[in-house]
Amino acid sequence: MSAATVSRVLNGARTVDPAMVARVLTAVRELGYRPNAVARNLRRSRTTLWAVIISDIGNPFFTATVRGIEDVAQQAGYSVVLCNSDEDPAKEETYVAAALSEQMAGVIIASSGSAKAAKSLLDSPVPVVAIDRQLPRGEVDTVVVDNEAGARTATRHLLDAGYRRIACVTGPEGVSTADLRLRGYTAALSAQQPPGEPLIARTDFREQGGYDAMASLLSSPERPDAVFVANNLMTVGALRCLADHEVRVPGEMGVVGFDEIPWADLVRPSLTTVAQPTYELGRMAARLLVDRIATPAGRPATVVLPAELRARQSSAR
Amino acid sequence: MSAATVSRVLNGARTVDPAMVARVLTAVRELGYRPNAVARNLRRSRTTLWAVIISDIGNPFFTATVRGIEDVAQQAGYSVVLCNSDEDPAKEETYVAAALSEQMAGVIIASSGSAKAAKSLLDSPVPVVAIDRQLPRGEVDTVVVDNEAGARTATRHLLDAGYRRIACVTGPEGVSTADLRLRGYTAALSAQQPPGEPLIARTDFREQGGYDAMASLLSSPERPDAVFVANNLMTVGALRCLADHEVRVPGEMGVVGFDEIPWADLVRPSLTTVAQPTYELGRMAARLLVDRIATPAGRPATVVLPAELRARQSSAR
DNA sequence: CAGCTGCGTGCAATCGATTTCTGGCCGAAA
DNA sequence: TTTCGGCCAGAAATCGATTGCACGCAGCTG
Repeated sequence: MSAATVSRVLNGARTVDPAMVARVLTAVRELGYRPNAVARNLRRSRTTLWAVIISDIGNPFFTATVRGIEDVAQQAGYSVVLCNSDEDPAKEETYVAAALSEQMAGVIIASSGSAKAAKSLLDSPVPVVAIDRQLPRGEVDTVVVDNEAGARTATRHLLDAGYRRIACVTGPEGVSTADLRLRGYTAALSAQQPPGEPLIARTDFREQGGYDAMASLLSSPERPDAVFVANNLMTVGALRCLADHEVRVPGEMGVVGFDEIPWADLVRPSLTTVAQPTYELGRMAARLLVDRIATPAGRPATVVLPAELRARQSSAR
Repeated sequence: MSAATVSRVLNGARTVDPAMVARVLTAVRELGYRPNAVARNLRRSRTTLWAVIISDIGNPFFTATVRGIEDVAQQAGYSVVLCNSDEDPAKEETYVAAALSEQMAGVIIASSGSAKAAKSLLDSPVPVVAIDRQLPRGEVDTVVVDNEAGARTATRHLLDAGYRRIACVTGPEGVSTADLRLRGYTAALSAQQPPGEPLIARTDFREQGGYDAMASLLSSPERPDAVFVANNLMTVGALRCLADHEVRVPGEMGVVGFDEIPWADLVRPSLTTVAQPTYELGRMAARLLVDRIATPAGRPATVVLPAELRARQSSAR
């Protein structure tokens, strides 16, 4: 029989004789035949793969988000391939280029800030959803949490607890989460009477960065009595630094971290965090992508999810 | 000019006139031309993608391993796409099928135990490396740690610390890491004079499983005074259970967990673990895969890396 | 019984890049 | 001047599956 018939059987065309269908299926089973997806993709000029490009695979925030994406993707018939840019714009560009060359059906990206990668995506026809962070100059579907409000709440919480000299450790300039969380922090300070004076340390979004930033805050002339750390990995670094310097938390230093940490309630003192609805964020992003694939045109949506303060011991003076 | 010429330029053939090369390159830049990798892969019948199939993306062990894989892959000119089976054999089978259909250049897999997925891989010509866990009935390159020795050391460490009634929480039967770690535990017990009596709880390799297993151990008539937990996520669950039941660690219950945890030294009491060389494990697996792609035939290698006890407070009576 | 409809199958074009083959042109050697 | 290589560019085949089109056959209608 012809390849055409086999193809029709395997793709569920109903114009095939049932006897023929049976013959094809047994032959497929016996031969262990597996259609070549590369050829299929070429002919159909579409694929069933999504590229999910995240900036740190070691960050529980992203892994939880990916779970949400995966669950929706599976249901919609897509497979998710995960790409870890490790906050490295060059790696991000490599992965974006691969995703475009491979004609992926869609891309979900937490940008590490590469304008070049963003431009490639925007210039291409591939549907894109940005998560966690705004895509540089990108008019695309976006799912983020309300970073500014979350940071404001966290900072106000420290003020309410009686801390007076509150520092902020945040991420790289130009990364939207870093900038917005900083803005929320400063907003909370200046809402005070009298306005609090900001004390800011910028670093990368990684553990070592948090450690170093905390160390420099500790040795600064205006040593703070509390710190708001704008991401979970930096918070771990800060905590480690405080432990190394034998600074008592929360007695000598109140701590609130952005992003929930799976073991926040297991450490002593337990850690106050600003929790994000990670799984829901992933689901939402995946749903937007499904919609965008169905309807390529149309105004991009931006979904803002709430962040929620989880007050624990590290911020209780 | 013809497509053939463009192809030659882009693939670095040296039989092209320099003037022509320049024309092609400027045209490529101006048009934003990007070769269709799907078509290229079809024609060449090979790709530059590796599928890395892991069983839990939320487990720091795997994410650290992936980092090692990625670094070697990038250097060798491959891109890594990560697939998360979430310990679900059905998902694993889906991803294996996708990897084979997509003609991936190689597969690195931490099996969740699906015999079907293993068979598909073994029947196919695609180069495979198993990590962390043996592939069911699979004669393939494998990188593991010395699970039995690690478990034996951990158990002996508890015995040496003076604990007398030591339980083991391990993973599903048939998953090699679960079985070997259990074997190391029983070996250490029976090496005692008089031999210790094993007390075993089997569950899945997840946090909730660890919690439940610990809870049942606590209420057992032969309540243990120490526990060896065979994986990091289950250890977290066990710790949470102990905290909920207000069991003092290490006073009332000594704890050692297999797998390092990034914050093992931040919790109080800090956690004794059996650390694995995760990054190195990933690098090794990737190197084996590169070799296997170059030399498809030949006897599969098995690399066993050492695990190392990190004694901290949770096991100090 | 001619003609029409519809079903099931095969033929052949197609996707876009790579690669082998072919041929034109030029220079060098006889 | 002729012939032979060598070099370079284009023509065409190729990868494997999908899909529009055509054809043959059966059943039905007028």
